[in-house]
Amino acid sequence: MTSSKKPDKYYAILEGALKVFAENGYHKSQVSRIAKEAGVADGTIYLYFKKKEDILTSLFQEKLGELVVKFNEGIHEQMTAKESLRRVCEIHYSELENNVHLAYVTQIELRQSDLGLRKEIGQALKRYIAFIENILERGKQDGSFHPDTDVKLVRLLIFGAMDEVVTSWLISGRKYSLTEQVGKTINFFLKGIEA
Amino acid sequence: MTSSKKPDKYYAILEGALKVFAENGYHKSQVSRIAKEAGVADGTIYLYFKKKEDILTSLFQEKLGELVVKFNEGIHEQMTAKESLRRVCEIHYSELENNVHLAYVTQIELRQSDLGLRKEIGQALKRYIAFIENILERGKQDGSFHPDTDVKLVRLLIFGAMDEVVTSWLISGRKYSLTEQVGKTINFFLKGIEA
Amino acid sequence: MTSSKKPDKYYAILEGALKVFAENGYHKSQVSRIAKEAGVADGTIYLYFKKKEDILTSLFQEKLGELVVKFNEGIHEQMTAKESLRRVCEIHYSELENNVHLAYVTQIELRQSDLGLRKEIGQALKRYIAFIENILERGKQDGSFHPDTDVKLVRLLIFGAMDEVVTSWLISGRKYSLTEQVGKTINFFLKGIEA
Amino acid sequence: MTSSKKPDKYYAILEGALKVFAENGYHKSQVSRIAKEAGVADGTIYLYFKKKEDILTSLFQEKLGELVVKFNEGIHEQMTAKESLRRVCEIHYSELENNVHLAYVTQIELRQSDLGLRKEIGQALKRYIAFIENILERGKQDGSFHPDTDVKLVRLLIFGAMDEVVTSWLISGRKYSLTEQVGKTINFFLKGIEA
DNA sequence: GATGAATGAGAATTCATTCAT
DNA sequence: GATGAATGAATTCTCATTCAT
Repeated sequence: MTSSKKPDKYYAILEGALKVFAENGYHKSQVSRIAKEAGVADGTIYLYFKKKEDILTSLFQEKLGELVVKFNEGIHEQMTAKESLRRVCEIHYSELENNVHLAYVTQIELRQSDLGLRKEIGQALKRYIAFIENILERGKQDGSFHPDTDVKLVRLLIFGAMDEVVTSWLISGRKYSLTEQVGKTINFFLKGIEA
Repeated sequence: MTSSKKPDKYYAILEGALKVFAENGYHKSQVSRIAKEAGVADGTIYLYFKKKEDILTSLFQEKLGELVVKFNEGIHEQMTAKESLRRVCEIHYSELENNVHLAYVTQIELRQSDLGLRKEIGQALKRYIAFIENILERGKQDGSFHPDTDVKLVRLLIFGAMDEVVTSWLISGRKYSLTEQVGKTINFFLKGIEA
Repeated sequence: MTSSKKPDKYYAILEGALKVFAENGYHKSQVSRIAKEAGVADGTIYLYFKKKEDILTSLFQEKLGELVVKFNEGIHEQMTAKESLRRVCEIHYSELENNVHLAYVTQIELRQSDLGLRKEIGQALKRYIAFIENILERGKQDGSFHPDTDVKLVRLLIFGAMDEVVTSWLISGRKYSLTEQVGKTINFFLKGIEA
Repeated sequence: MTSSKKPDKYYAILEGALKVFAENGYHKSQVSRIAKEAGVADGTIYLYFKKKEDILTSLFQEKLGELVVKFNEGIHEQMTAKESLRRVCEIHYSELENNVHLAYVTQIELRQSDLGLRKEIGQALKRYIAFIENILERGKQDGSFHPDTDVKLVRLLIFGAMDEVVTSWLISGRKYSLTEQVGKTINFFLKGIEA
């Protein structure tokens, strides 16, 4: 399923980087540390990536690509918009809960310093974003969501909300179950807090 | 109002740092650059801050402190919970819209790599967080919010949602008005998207 | 004429190196760049040369060897010493004028940093040097040159003088004809500047 | 006499560099080695020079500047052109004979790889060159040199000739006296080799 | 308190060379 | 012989921090 044309070492390096970045953060991760983790020589990294930063962006592209694949597999057009949204939240929470390294990197590094890098990563998020917008649009059409829902804004609100929940869970030291938050999260999205 | 006992240079350095961090991000900002911006010698910085990181955390503490002051000034117990929530969102959006440097730093750098730093910054956010939780609690008591609202979770959802809206606005290049998003944002929080 | 027993690739590599060295200088020329220019794999180079430095020294040996062949072809014992000297200068200037890559490499790289390398290259120059000394000696014998001419010193003076003219012509961007300088050069050698 | 406004460390670094470059050649000289030789920290070098290359070019500028000062001190307008030329050669040979490090660096490194660097260094030579041209011009005026002497070409021939003598003396291991070559060198310049 | 010159640890990246195929 | 992917030693330069003045 994954773009499997790349050589093994490419992926080995990305996996090494995922681990090292998660443990230390991008800036405190040395390339040589990643190389060791990947079981290759330092120089080998530069056969596959132009510069250190490229490792990070490639990592996001690959991993977010995999996430979109999961969404595609788990959500079908036959589902109602509400049900689809719940699945999105379920997959979002469970994937990150089951892949803590990825969670660290996306939550912490995705928010990394330079805006330039951030914009590039934003590109990788686009398909995810389109996915949510798609569901919202679908809900508006079939009447299950308010007709005056601002799709773009609500997509941000939903994404940001889930995002913060994951980050908070991480910072807390993952003391509770993330997937157990799905119900209340979706409830809030659907019903709001008004009594 | 703010802990105004600190000497002028302390604030001059923080203001310099705010500007420099906003322009380059924390990691790409040199201490000497901040010193120049603040009009002091490099070494002087170390009379007021133990290390570079301290500048960042102090900056958050000061700035978030100022934000809480604004909340305190703009929100009163007599207001309904709903109205209070709207004011929180208004202040949050307008303060950041009017202080772009601060917006950059909070949105981008608040998400700093190392978790250690992040936790420390989290402390500075606590009073803000308590503020929102307080409102939610108040709403539950007076019946305007669902009695089964999970205060802690919803506070995260709300905070994360607003946060993402601000970040998106920044990344977009601030092409639209942030404060104009208040209405729809609050509507979503209160009513959800269910028709 | 040339030691023509070497396989084609040997010469292909030398020609590639000549071009690459001329363009970038020895130190800034990568072996892989030479390989590409020669149309062989990086590793192949090491089948013909022990190390990068060997490419440079072999290049000099081959090219200076070719130059000596030209001298042998163009200068005959029947010529007077003066005429022979003029031919040396003619060949020296015209060969380098017609082979700019070679000119760059000899003028610039012949003056390579490490003395060790330089000495080795000096070996390759020996036959050229002997050629000039031979002419000077001949001139002394037949009375056309001062009997107290210090052959070794004058050979250096002549060689250095021509060398500097070529280098200067190169550095100037080859804006004028080098061969047109032959007359005045030889005049100076023969008559000096004294009125 | 030297541009004495630069701080001591600037000169200390240049002296260190002179020694290290002479011993190893530019490319094989590490910045840290120069720093140690100069008695400063590695980083200090970068307070005075932008990059490693700048050390080399500055070195030439300073040293050639000093040489020109010596010329100015040793040669006066009252001297005949011939006498002046002899003094140039004397100073050239004796200065380099007495400053072997400088000799190595000028003879070997002056001829360094990239043409760009070489051109820059050429600038530093300009005053020296002008000096020789000046003498030749003077000789033409007062009739002691041929009226049809091509000043620019002859200047190159003279400079190149002396240069080669020095280089050869260096490569030979300085087995003989350089200054003793002055007489024959000047003789050749003035009278040529024609009997 | 204030300065800013000096420090030196630290890290990304390059590239000559090797060697399994 | 030929390949070119892999290696890893080597080196410049940056910049947070110190400290003598």
